[in-house]
Amino acid sequence: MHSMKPSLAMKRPRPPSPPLLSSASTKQTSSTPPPKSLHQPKTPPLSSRKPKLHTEWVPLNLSQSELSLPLTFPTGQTFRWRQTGPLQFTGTIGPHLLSLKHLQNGDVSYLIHSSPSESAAKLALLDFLNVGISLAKLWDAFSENDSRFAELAKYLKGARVLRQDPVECLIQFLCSSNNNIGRITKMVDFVSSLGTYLGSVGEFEFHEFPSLERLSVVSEEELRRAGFGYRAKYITGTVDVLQSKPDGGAQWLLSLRKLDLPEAIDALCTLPGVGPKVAACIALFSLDHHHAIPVDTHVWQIATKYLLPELAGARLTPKLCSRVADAFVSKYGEYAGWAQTLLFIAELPSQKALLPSHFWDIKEKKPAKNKRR
DNA sequence: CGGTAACCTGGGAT
DNA sequence: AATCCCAGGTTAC
Repeated sequence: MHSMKPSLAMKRPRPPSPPLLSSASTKQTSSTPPPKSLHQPKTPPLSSRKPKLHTEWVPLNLSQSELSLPLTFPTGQTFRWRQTGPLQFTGTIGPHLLSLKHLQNGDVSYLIHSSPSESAAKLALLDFLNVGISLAKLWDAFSENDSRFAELAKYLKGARVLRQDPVECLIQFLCSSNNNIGRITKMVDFVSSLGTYLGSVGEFEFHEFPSLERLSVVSEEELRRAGFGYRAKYITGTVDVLQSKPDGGAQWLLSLRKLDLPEAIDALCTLPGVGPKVAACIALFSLDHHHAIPVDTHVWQIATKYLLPELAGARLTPKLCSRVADAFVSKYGEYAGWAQTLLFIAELPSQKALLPSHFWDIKEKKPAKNKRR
């Protein structure tokens, strides 16, 4: 009674042709052209289709020291934005598709490519950028207690913490566990492609992040086939739990903004695939918990080098994890997560290469990674 | 309760 | 070329 060839069955609701993670594992039935479709006139309808939209750059009242796009978008807070120009990044905020770029003087301006409402887009953008928080003031305070921070801050101005949508943030970081940036980005891209198509900029297509309802139609097996590995069940499991919340999962997540950090973390950790680190990412990057500290291997390195030298050489266990977080909070205070963000970025190989050598040649620790049984 | 092995996958190092 | 190791961890013993 059941078809033995599921790949030939054609009853799919109509998944908007998700991009493939691995080129090898997926074969479309036959006649479908594999990857890119060059014959879809979706590239630049901006002027012809939407004459009402003012597709022009609008300055934001934000200097480079308040927002550096290269230090904010491609540094691991979000995997959804793409670089579409030398100093330009493009992504979506809710139903709005827009680009940000630095002007000659470093100031940031934005361009709305597609949006149901320009005024709503601007409000969403300001909210997303956390513009109410002065980075310069925070960093002055951090610098007073930490000369190394002060020095790094000179070179890495404008590394800002975004205020993302919690569902979007959660799903992204579910993909991040024990994974690398490149593959995380591909996974997030796959999930994103389930959302409404909003437009293309350069070579990239952009979709609104799919609702929980849309996400709930994806099976664990589909995700596995798409290359998610064991994270497939994290996604489906978490979506299921969220869907079971009385007021809806999105609302439930938003309500965590009103809780204290420990309670928010505990709540997040009830979701499958969410542990302390992912929970802290969600708390910091989407739930206004500015002193949440995502303790990953990088932060662990930082902490053992500069904050808790007595722990050098130890393994990163959950308990030590919270101890690291506490150390950051005692040192940097209420906005410790924002300090951690800068220190984390300074550890990224891409940024490290740009810093004067005296920052990182302090003493290359001998790996000593003998995890022999 | 605190400490360790699996867990998917792909790219880079050995 | 075959393995090993690792990547912004979490879960199950």
